Amino acid sequence: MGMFSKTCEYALRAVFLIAHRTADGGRVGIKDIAASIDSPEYFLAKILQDLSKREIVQSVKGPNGGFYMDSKNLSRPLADVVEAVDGNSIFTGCALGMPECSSNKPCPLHNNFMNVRNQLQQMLTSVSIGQFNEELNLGITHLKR
Amino acid sequence: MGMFSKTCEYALRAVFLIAHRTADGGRVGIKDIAASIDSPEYFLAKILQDLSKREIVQSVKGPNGGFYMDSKNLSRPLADVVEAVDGNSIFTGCALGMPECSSNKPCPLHNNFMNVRNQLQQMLTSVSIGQFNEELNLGITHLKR
DNA sequence: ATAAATAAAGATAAAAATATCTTTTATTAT
DNA sequence: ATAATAAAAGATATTTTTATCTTTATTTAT
Ligand code: FES
Ligand code: FES
Repeated sequence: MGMFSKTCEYALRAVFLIAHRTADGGRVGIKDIAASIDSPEYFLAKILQDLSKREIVQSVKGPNGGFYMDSKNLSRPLADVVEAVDGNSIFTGCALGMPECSSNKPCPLHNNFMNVRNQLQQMLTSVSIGQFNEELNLGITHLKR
Repeated sequence: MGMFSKTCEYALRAVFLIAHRTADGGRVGIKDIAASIDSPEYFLAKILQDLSKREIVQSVKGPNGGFYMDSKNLSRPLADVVEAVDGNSIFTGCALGMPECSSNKPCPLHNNFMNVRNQLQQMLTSVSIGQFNEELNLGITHLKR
């Protein structure tokens, strides 16, 4: 596995796709999303169900329904998606999995790790979900092989 | 979960502990290690079995046997442990889990993520397993709550 | 009102990660 | 040689993650 869980990877890709596809006010359905990001449809449905409850994305049922994001959603930091799915242990947890990370009782890697962990958090909080739309429009960046 | 798998977290803690405890040429047994780093004994045994095969740690059976590390082991970069356990996807994989990470067909997060990923790799390759012994000796750093 | 479309919810399954127990092999001390 | 010790290897179990299928509820269009 990489830095994030598979669930979180799909969530991030889906969120980028929805942001990209519904910036004009439209909706995008689960089948379409799954195909566009190469993810298992039913599994992704569960993930989006959850993101919808957590108000990271929005949805409407019925004909012409689907998922979308309003401008408030688009301006959220990407860190919100990661935290919603994987929790905050990646931002606050000990590198060696000790019950908590604190400089009171640091593990050997504490100082070195804090740098990396903080840079990850800084990066994810400083970018918004929506800011990648333009490059997606231009075909510079991609969400599937 | 944090940045590494649970297996990897235990591996890292165990490796630090073995390095610390056997710098004088002794051995340390699995029960002792497990107790010292707060890990499930049998599970850790499997992990160390594997690290032993991969020559990250060394071991001898029988009375006064146990695990240890020679000076060559001690000078290995910590990245070797992570890679042995979790593979190299954390160093080379796409943030969004696309089949490969490449600047030819980058995902939206590629540039931002590369920074973080490279800093993690840089950090883990620039520190050696053994270099944390002194602080462990001094009781400045810890391997269990 | 009715039918069609679509996400939500619920139930189940498969795979992978984590954990435990038992048996075997190698080493050491006597 | 024998017995004791400790890791290696093998087998099994549990939990979590990932994945799929079915049913229900909501919305829209007719
Ligand atoms: S205590 Fe381990 S990273 Fe802070
Ligand atoms: S392609 Fe996604 S991080 Fe490089």
